[in-house]
Amino acid sequence: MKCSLVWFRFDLRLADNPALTAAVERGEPVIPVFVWSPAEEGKWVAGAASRWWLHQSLQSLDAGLRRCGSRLIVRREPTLKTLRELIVRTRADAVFWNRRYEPAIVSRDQTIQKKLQDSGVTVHTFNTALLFEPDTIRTTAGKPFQVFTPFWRTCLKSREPAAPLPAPRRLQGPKRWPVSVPVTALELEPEIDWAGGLRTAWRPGEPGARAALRRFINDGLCGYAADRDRPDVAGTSRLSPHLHFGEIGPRQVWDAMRSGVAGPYLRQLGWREFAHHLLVHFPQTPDQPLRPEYDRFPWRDDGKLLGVWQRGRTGYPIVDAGMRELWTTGWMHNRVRMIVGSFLVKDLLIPWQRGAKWFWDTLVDADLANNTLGWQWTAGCGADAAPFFRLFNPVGQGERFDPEGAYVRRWVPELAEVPARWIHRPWQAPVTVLRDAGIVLGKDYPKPIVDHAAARERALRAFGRMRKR
DNA sequence: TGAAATGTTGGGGCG
DNA sequence: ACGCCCCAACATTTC
Repeated sequence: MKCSLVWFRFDLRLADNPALTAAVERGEPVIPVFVWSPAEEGKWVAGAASRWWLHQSLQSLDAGLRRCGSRLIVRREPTLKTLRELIVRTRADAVFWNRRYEPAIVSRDQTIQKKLQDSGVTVHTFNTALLFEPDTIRTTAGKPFQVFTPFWRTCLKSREPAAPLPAPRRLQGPKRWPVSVPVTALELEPEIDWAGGLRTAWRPGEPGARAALRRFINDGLCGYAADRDRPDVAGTSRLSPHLHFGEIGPRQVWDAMRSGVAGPYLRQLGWREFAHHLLVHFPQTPDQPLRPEYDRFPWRDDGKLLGVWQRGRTGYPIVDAGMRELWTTGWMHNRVRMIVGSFLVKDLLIPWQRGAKWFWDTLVDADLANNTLGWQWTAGCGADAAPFFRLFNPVGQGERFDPEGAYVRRWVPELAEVPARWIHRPWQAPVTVLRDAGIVLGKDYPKPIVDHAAARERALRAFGRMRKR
């Protein structure tokens, strides 16, 4: 008897999973497989927060498969060897998977596909991570886009994304299941349990993803355009980690949002598409600025200041609130990501790659395409990026987008009693105000590590020097 | 998906 | 009634 392997990666769901559906439709028994392969991911191995999420998501996927009469076979790398061994043991003659777009993974997968085909196994790959396949979107000159708006306009003019596929109801298993290790054997969870904040904030897995989408469509979508920039209001979808791990697919989101008010949100999905488009066409950008002149930028790679930023001790409340939200929950509001990013790159002149690395390790939604786009945008060195001289004022941004200071109070509790008028600039508050709030600056909460006005001038001078050289 | 500096306009107080 | 100044509000330029 023949059978089909379905190799799960960042598509940890049963619904709208074309690889799984195609395998089921083939009619032979289906063996779902996950292979943990950190050494094959190149420089960008899942960080600690992502590994925590992956652990939960794999268990959820296994539970979902068991409800369909199946189960998840979990193994460790090397992937090709593992797949071959499973093929021999189960007499599988076809392997199905959904494509990934990270440069190291693309080349690994091509090798695996070729070697499997050379040994007589059929390979079927699918796109389910993106609404539009990166190769199919081109300028009229046939080149990749480097500006978002024409890119997205071209996407919207091209063929409408396919309707999402239903989840299979039952999966036929083999007579004998191959050996699997328990998910815990992958040692994805931290040894010291620091993940309490993550557990409170998230419900990884396909059912949690679906619930998050429902909640957003019912409560959030109408106010999205108005609230999406407000970290003190739960105005965003919080779908990013679910999308990254493929617990829900962009087609499902697209399909669920056919109402007219969805435009501004779907545009954000457009940025996700654009990020993957750029990563595919400019594979060096996770490490290298797209605009090469930024290699000559006079950065100040100060490890001590980097540590202060990472721990949320800069003395700028909106920056510190963001960094602590990230550390506690594995996530940060996008507006605040731009603010802390601008602060690291422009106020501290620390290379954007340090920020990207920190986000990579601490975000549950760490995604190579999105993270790369975000940091190159912030640093001004990417495609369609914010110009370098567009500096965020951390006080002004705080007052504009967290006017009552509720976001700061939540994540920087030592400032909880500071009145709204001073909460984004406590160093300017009268001594009596600070005394009444029960804090001593420099002791309970740091004084600003740099003076923003001076830092701004310094950044503009550095930018000028880069351009002159 | 910036912010500061600089320029312009117009209303109102006041001699 | 008139001119002058001040300043807020808004627009434009610059980095």
